[in-house]
Amino acid sequence: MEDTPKRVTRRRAATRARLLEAAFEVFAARGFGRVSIEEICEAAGFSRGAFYSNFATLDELFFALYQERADLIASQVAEALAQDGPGLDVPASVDRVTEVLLLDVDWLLVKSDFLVHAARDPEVARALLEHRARLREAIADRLRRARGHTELPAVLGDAQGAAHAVVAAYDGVTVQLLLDRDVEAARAWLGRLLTALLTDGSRILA
Amino acid sequence: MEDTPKRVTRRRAATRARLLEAAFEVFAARGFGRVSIEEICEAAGFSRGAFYSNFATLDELFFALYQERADLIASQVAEALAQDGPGLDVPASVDRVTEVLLLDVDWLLVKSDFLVHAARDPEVARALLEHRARLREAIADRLRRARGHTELPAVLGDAQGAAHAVVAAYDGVTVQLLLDRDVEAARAWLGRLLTALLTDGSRILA
DNA sequence: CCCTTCGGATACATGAACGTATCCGATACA
DNA sequence: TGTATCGGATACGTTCATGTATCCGAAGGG
Repeated sequence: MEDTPKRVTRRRAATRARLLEAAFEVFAARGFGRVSIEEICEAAGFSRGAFYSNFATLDELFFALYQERADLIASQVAEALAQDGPGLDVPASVDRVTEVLLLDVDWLLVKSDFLVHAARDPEVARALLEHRARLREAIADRLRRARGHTELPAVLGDAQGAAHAVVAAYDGVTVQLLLDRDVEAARAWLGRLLTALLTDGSRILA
Repeated sequence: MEDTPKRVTRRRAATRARLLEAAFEVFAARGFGRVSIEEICEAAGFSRGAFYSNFATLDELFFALYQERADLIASQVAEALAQDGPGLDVPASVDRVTEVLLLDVDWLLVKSDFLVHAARDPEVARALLEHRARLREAIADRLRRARGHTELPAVLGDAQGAAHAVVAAYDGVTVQLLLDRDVEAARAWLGRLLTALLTDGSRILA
């Protein structure tokens, strides 16, 4: 079905990368809905021919862009979680993860665009859901690893449930951050929310 | 600066309303970014002339639409919160509010579009922030009224802080709902999150 | 060193959306 | 009932993005 002509791959990979990078900037600045193909090509220093040689449609580029960055973030989170021992030091872990997740407002902007895009395209939604599931699983693993050292509130159920709550808190804080652009406040809030969720309210921060 | 010719107001109000209603449906179905003015007019059964007679731009219509619906929701939430006595019955309150907030997926879709729109337009962002502040204040009032009957976890600070957390939880659950479209699951999750946040984890659901 | 193949540029045709300017019917008021 | 004004429809010109078809230069193989 698909012929894979794998010659001359160097130049091609470079322009593809430049296109993706330029697309990220343009999407972040103007929003997916308002961006034209030409605009991206211009920002990347290419003509539209280059675009159509690498992508069939703007949606396809957007999808590729999201996957690239999302995988990057996911691995960074996993790394941040793996960084301390079996005992879960909640404040420290939260700080490190928060640092990764709320580092780049531009990424949050693009991610939100991708969300509303996915909300109307089942295929895209599936991909996003899978990605979120992977992230939740990483968090749940970490929480499970901490069992016995730290106990979770019962309301959330198992580690899987707690991970779900963590992601929800992250998403919730993101919304406010997109509006007020106050990264520090968002970090603080996410920290407070996560400690409230992951620890026994009566026991922490006496 | 502005002349306000207030004659013949009946027909005008009706077409404006029909335009807004049609816009809501079209926005929900296709997303703000993909919608043309003509599309809305078609759905409303009007020509573009009618649109330009009532709104200067699509952004203006979107803004009006959001305000209309958001005010409606806000009053419904306030009503749901006022419904029980001074003692805060967390599960019952949460159920009622949840019912209102997670009733209409279409509204959540439109709201998300508006969010990413606002995230890039400071003017719009201000309006949205004010609206969120009003909603938070209503919740905080309710929580304060319950002081002495139910105590809040200390991590979140005062009632204002707790209200902030409630909104964050709502936003977080919304994101997942937009992807999996499972309203019941979302309601259940929001309930669990809110009870986890608003009550002492060790004390509830023994 | 040629020459085949590939990648990106250029040129072109098409269609869609926009905003305006003008027209006609309807409505409110005398 | 007449009439002035208002609201929405129609018609028009223009801009802009898209996708394709073709061309040229450059990289890589023999």
